[in-house]
Amino acid sequence: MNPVNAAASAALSSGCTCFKLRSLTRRVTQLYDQTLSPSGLKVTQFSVIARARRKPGGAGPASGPSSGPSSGPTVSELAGALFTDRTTLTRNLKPLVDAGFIKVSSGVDARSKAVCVTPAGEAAFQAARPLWKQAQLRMRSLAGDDQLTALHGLIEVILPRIEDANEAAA
Amino acid sequence: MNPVNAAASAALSSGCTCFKLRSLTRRVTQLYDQTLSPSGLKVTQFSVIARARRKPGGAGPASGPSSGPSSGPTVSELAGALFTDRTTLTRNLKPLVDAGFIKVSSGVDARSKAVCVTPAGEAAFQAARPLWKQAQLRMRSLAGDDQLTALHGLIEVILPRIEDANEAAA
DNA sequence: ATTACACATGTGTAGATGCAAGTATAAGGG
DNA sequence: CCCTTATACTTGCATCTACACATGTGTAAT
Repeated sequence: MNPVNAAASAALSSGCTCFKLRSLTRRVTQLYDQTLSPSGLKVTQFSVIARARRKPGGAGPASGPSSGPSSGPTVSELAGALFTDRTTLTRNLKPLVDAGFIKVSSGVDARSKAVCVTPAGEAAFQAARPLWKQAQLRMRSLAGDDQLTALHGLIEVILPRIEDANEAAA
Repeated sequence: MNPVNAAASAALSSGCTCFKLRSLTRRVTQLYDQTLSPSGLKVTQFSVIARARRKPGGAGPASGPSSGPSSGPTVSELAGALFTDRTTLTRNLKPLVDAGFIKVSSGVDARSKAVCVTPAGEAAFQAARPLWKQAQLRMRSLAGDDQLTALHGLIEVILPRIEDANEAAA
């Protein structure tokens, strides 16, 4: 085996990137879910509400019954912001709607639907937020300041490239 | 706000580590699954077979109830090696058993069971391996050599710490 | 032998994930 | 007005994930 092949083998022998990422993500998710458990929200649900909150509307005071509370993001917009498949978000919304934390109403366009956080959802989010911060701090103390920062940086760089690659393939 | 609090806020404002990790992992998993699709294996299944192929005892510490000479690892051993919940592995084995790629037989101890890769499973693995290498190379070219190496290094460091934390909590 | 505890695994329930296919609506061309 | 195409969302299917609980088994103390 020549040096070039040896180097390539060494690089690959470092293990499956996908497996390692999945392993770490499972454990980290466990950590967050366990910390969030008193709030009744899982980290996935927390992320959905957190993102849906950012678009206005939701729990706003009655500003006119004319067009209804149509100011949340659409399902597709929200899915894009969460880097999830549209159909996955549809499923993930169901337990939140059942719990009364999210309301899905018809948008201006009869095709699209607006995702709004209800007052109960906002309350659940506020209750979960300190727990989430606690999980963030726990994660930071376990990983170490520099390493966590480095991890965030790597994700910020790599994720868009995978996104672009998937777009190009589609 | 004093400088310390400002720094802490800035650190936290960088976003939810769990969310970012999950986002990246979803996309990377998609990349691997799509590349592996001609083989009929998903990356999770590929990982299960790849690990079960390594016959028991040899590499691992002699601590666990290492099963018989010719059989595979036990369900718990395999779950530990894969960083998955034991019950999750039970579910994940089912489609592989149904496909004839894995055989679960009784171990020496009537309690434990041995997970073995069948000849069909070995064939499927061999068919998938070049596709997996292709996905690895694609991943490396997208992330960049140095960044992928850095990512692997971070995971190697952080994952054990989360593991230890979970052990200590249990 | 009985009891008690530790160990190995499976099941019920519930959620997360995404591909293929289906339904409904909007927009544009004839 | 009808037809075609693009858009937005949902459903069927399969898999992945894990906590709480249940079952069966080995081992040691009484």
